Amino acid sequence: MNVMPPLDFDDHKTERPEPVDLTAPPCRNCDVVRELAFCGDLSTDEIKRLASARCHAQLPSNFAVFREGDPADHVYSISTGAVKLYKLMSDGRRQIIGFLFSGDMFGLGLDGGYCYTAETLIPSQLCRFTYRRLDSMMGELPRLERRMFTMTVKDLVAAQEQMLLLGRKTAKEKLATFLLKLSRRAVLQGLSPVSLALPMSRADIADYLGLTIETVSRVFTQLKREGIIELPASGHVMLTKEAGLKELAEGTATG
Amino acid sequence: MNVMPPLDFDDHKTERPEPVDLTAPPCRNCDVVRELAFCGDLSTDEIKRLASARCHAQLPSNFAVFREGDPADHVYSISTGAVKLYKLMSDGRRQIIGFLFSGDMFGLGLDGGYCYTAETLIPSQLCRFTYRRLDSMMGELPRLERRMFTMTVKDLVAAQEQMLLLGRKTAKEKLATFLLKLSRRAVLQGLSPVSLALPMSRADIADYLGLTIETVSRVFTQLKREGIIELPASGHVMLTKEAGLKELAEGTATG
DNA sequence: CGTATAGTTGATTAGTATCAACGCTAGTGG
DNA sequence: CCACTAGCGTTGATACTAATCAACTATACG
Repeated sequence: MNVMPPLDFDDHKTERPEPVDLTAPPCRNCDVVRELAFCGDLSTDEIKRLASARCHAQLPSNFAVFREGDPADHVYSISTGAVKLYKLMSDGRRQIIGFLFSGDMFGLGLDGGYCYTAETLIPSQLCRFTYRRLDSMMGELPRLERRMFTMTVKDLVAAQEQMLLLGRKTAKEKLATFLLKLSRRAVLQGLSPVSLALPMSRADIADYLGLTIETVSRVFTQLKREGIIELPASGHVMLTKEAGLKELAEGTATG
Repeated sequence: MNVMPPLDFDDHKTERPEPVDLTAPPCRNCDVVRELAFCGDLSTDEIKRLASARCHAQLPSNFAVFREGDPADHVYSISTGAVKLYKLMSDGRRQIIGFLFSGDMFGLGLDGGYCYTAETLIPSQLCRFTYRRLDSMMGELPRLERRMFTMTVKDLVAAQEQMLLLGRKTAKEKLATFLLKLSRRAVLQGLSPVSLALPMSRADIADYLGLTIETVSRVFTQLKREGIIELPASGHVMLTKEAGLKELAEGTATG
């Protein structure tokens, strides 16, 4: 866990006339990301206004963007990279709330501080807005607010799905569900649904699924033995029997 | 699980001039509920417009308002009563996503159907809006949209808190956290934080906390033996040592 | 008052955590 | 270029929490 000092977002530079190439995808993202991101269905003009309020930063791996309890003054969007969000208990137990990728937004919460820590998994380019400015812009750009609302509803639906996983699924079902979710996400990003990158460690996966490192490792090997996945290299999985994985995830597997 | 046919909301009657007493709290709720509900910070005029789109129904206990997968065409608000939301797996395993009370809203989801079943715990008066009308009204009443957005963010924060509970807390910590949450909610409603009504069954509590009925029962008796709670009658708890409960909930209890 | 349902308690089991050892991989420095 | 080290991941042995199975009790309802 890197506790690097500032490594500032280019906040201060927003006053200078920032070149905004409106023919290029906004937020320096590719089209796929724009499709997903919260600047998604805005008009060119609206994006121009939004762009004037944003600032970027290229952050290294394992960089804490903010911590649980920090004053919640910014909202973030991932241009490229991957981020994990987690909550800690006083004795160190950790629950990862979500893994986020290009186009995902984070940092919304109640007044009085972020309710989770956000940390990069890999070097990531983030884009951020002060909450104040975003708030006033939402008043002026209804489609922006609507978009953020819709994204929040999606997050909520995903969180409810995860509650079912955490409360009622077995270790094997949990891991199968997790891999399928990663696969679906990869498709959205235009990547292969079969050959997946796993930018997170076993410890991260364990803390996301409510398991221990050892159990995650054992289930990985079990799935490998059953020919459902392959582990070609560290940080990669291949889903060789997606159907089997789906049965496992839903708890309909025979045996 | 009552599968009563319609027991209609008064949808059809919305055309008749509905008497809207604007000096009285809207949605036939008390002030406390108005404070919490999503009509919360609207002006009198805005409430008038909103009221024209709503319809009510008084529903009995254990009534399924809608089921997971049903076309998601309405959004609901609880005037009085209590509702549980849950997801089912094909083999019957169930996860309760939330217990809702006066002022709470539910029914938002993705296109294509509700992602959970909603069922009353006790006789409840609900107030509902077609999604279509609410959607168009959000365009006209920015404060309505903002309010619903804010409530959704709160739901998301609560869901994240619940993930920590489901993934990382012990049975005792889970129950302690649950009781404290109920207590805080009671305070918001102007009720005692110590003497609580438990409108839900042990099975419901178990499915909310990711436990079995037996474990919930055992932990209740354990807490009773330790003098932390009392169980004066079925459907009621008294929190006799809130401090002890808080320590348990956070996992900071000694021993 | 009798029955059905909800809740409690006990005995045993199962799944996952914990503790421990070991292997692999990547980065470091000689 | 290769040995060394640190951290990550895997595997094994054992422990423990909560689930399961079963019996019993209390409560609500007709």
